[in-house]
Amino acid sequence: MKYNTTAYAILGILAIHPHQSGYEIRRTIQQTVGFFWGESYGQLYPTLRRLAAEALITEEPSSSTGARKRRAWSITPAGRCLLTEWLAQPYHNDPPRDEFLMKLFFGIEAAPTVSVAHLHRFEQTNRELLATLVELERLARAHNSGLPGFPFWMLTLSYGLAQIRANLAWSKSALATLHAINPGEESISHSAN
Amino acid sequence: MKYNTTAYAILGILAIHPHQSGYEIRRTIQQTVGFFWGESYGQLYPTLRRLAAEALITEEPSSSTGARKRRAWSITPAGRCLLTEWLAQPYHNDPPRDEFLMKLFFGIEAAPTVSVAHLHRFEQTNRELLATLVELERLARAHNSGLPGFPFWMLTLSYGLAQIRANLAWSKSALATLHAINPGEESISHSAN
DNA sequence: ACACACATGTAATTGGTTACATGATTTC
DNA sequence: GAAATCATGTAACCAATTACATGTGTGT
Repeated sequence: MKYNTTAYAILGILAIHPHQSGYEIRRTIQQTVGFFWGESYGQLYPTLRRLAAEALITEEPSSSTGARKRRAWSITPAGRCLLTEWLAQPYHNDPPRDEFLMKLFFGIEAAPTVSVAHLHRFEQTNRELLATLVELERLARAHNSGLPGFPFWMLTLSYGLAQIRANLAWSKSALATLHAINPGEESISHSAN
Repeated sequence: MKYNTTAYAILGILAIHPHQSGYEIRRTIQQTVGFFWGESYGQLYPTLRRLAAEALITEEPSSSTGARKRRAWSITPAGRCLLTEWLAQPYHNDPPRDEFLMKLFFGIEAAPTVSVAHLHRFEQTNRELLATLVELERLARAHNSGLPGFPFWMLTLSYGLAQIRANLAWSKSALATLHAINPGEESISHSAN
């Protein structure tokens, strides 16, 4: 059997926090690893079914009934075993495709304001993400600092923070460079982006 | 008509360096924007055909004949116009899925050496990439510094260098953290990864 | 003659998003 | 009883990779 990464994401999330519904799993993913991982329902629910069919997760008994009732899941020993196995395999990231950098690379083919607008949006996005991660760190320290996984969570968080700070420092200098190339355009729209 | 990003990548590459074959376009992409963009033949050749059918690129006449002869392409005015239009649109990056960070996040579920091994590989990959980008910068400064797109190319390059340096600084401290949590395991295999 | 780099292309598969359809529960 | 949020699921679509099949030109 071969599983996609979504399967392991589900197993991992249920390993550190069991008894969650598909909806909750997705929200947990967004709130904890959302800055480097995303899942859609279209991927999540079918994978959940498959994991259940292979007894890697089990459905918890529920009081309510009905077609669209909440269904809570937990990881089984077999699921935990598979997760551990997967973790030990070398990671594999597919080659990045960064449209922002692509548009910047071809910047000379566009009007001078275009690249500046992209950079402003990049800067803004990173500022917002920085605030999110700082808040996430505060919450994690307050509520999860005793849990065994905590040091690893902090590692990914500090990675995110380091990236964002590098991004912000770079975008500042990049904007300065563009301004030097094309002076006197400072009052141009942020609204284009 | 809607085009995928591959189409714009091709248009952009042909805009700055015309008269290239599919094979050459791919190699150019690898050598210039390879650290943030990749293209496979399975995507490249069909897109090339489509762009030609819509007169956004044209085939240059060729001396040789045969089933597998070299076919060189150049961008048309219509293609350049479309590229410029696309550049002005807000960029869109789909949510990242970083398996390395995912495995690190779930690190507590694995043997202590596992995360250390992942980090070593991460460090090694980044060291190699750093060397590649430093060399790329040297070559670009030597051969392309007079070209109009040069400042934009340097912008993406300095982005890449900033990322890599942040990665290396972070991975060093991350390894120190893991070592503090789990001392006395320093002689463990790199070979696991 | 052989190897290697150059070169074109397709078929099968996968991994994933988006949009849609629907229902349950809570809160005002 | 309306609105918001919680909740499950499917169908259509798409972008992209991988593996494969094949051929050409150059240098040793």
